[in-house]
Amino acid sequence: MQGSRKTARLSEVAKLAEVSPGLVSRILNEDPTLKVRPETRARVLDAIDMLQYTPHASARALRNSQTGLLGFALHHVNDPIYAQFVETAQIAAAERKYSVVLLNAGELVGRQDAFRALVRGHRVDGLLIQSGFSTDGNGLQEVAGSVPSVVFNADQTPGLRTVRLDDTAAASVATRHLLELGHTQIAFVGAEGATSDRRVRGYLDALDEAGVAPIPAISGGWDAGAARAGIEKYFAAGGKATGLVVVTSTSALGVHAGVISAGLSIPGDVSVVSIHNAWFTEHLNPPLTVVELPLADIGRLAVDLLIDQIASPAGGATVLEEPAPRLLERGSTAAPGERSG
Amino acid sequence: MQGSRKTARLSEVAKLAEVSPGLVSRILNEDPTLKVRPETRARVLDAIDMLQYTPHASARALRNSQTGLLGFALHHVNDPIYAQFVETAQIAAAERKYSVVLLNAGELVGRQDAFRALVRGHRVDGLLIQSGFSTDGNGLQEVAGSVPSVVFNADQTPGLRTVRLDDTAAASVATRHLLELGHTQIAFVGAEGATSDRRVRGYLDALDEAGVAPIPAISGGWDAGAARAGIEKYFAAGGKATGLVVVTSTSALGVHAGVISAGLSIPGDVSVVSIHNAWFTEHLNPPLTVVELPLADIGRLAVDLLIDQIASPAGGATVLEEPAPRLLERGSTAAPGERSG
DNA sequence: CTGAAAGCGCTTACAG
DNA sequence: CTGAAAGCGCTTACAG
Repeated sequence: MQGSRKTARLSEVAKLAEVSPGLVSRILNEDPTLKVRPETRARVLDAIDMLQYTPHASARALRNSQTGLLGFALHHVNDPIYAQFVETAQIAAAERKYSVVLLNAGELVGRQDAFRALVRGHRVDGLLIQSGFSTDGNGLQEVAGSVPSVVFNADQTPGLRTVRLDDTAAASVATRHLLELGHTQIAFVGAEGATSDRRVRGYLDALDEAGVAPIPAISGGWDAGAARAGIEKYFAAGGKATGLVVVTSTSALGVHAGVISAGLSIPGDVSVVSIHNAWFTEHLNPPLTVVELPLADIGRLAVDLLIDQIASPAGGATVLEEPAPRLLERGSTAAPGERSG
Repeated sequence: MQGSRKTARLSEVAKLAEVSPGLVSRILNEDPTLKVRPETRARVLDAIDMLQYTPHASARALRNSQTGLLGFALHHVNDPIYAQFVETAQIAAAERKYSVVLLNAGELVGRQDAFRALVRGHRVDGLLIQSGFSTDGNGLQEVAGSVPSVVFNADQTPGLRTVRLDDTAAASVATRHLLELGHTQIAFVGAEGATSDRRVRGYLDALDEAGVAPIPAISGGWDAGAARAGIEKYFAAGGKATGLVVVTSTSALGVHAGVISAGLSIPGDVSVVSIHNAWFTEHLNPPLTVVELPLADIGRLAVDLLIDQIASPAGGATVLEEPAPRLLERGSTAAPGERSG
């Protein structure tokens, strides 16, 4: 709006301050070996201020071979659970002076050319890759191996830097809650991929510890619609579970709906507990009992680890165990004795 | 993994193909004025393939003063409604060879330095700014004025390129639905900002047309918690509405919970209809009647308009009226006669 | 039909 | 304590 005044270049700052461009650059970058007369420095700072000078990002990127860009490769931008993770990670990145580029995990792993343009074209300094779903596999290894990366939700893998939540412990907490209420017919409502597998393990561990036999898992999926269909089929086929541990709260909303549409009540006939607290869980009817995991913390942690990777790449696996999974007991779980049906 | 082989440069491709770097560049960029011998072109293409050459993004960006980056300034990355918008917009951008940088609208409009680094530093080619909330105002104008921008959800504003959905029509459809069911005590559950204001207008239009008097609006907010608190307060104070038009479905989930916790039933005592279809609405108990707006279409449209802005900036306002708002009638609305309380 | 050269805006050894 | 110069990897008039 201010006329057609273009943005200032470094050389114009130098001219205005009557110094060389190199000196301005060194002052801007706080070169520790530099000793300037305070008077000169003040003149340069004034000139920067006067011209509203801001370094040209592409020029810097070319010169430093660093873009200041972190790629986030997600399966769905709109996953209600990971939204919290993404938002925190974005903020953490901004604090560290990085910007975040939104990428499609599917496209990245599937399409050779998209991957090439991104990695070989030096578009980003590093990649935060969301894993743990069925659609992973093949490409992931290659992508993560050719640029500094952190793989979120993957099992420990040689050569990859992974980070994840304590899924096994979370599922155990959920399962123990149902056991303590007196349930003995407890089914796991699962999905595909490593993350679900880890949660199954936690469910089995807790049952084993209590000496209660597992019953066949119900196959759900990572979204409400798939989980609902799975549950409706299960009860239509005469399923006898009184307690359900659901792999994630998005699916639990579908389970919730499916139990009700099967003519059963929550928690009267069936108790439902799921993993992850999210904005909607407390507003359901009845409100959903969940096990909360530190999604915000791990968003920040993943970004920190990624920035470390950029400085010096290394393998390794981190499991965020603190704060521990926390049960938020709400209306969707109760003793099986209260069953009204 | 493939040893320490660095990515190839243009000059290496040229050397391998025994031509000049300029020629390789012209072939890569499909220079229309260029006539090469097919044989030479084939040699160059082979060399590109052999070296897996990909242009260096920063070098191109510096040379062309175009980053290929679009900034998306959102209020909340995790808004369940706009997630759909963001996902489609990201895909549309990728199809047009642009990448998307995730930005915080609050930070952008609030913090002077963040804005400067971004715009004056030539970090992005253009900005898609989410507006329509109470926290807008001041900074927005300045930001949108200094870089090619599209402002989503804003009212028509001189000098800004705006795009939005037909909020007024959507609210009218929702309100007419309740009128047709026979409701006469219909309240709007609103929030702050221009988007809510437009929906209020649609609600008032529909009532006016039917000759039904509006009743005082209920102040809710853009999230479930705030809306729930507003509703609980309303009914605790003896509110008499039998029909509620809720500004957005995220809030409607809170309204849903609030009506129930006030001891009323849906739709027996109170009918609830809201704006926007989202993943969770059909799984509520009872499922939520909503008016669907083309969120995916407008994500794509906004990106198209933004890319147009980059080519040649211009003001203007676009309202996406097609496909028209569509009522999805579900269990949360019924005739007031069915009231059981 | 193809090449040589300048330059996008920075940074950083190297001089002095 | 400060400056001159080269170079990051491209693209594009300008020659020939």
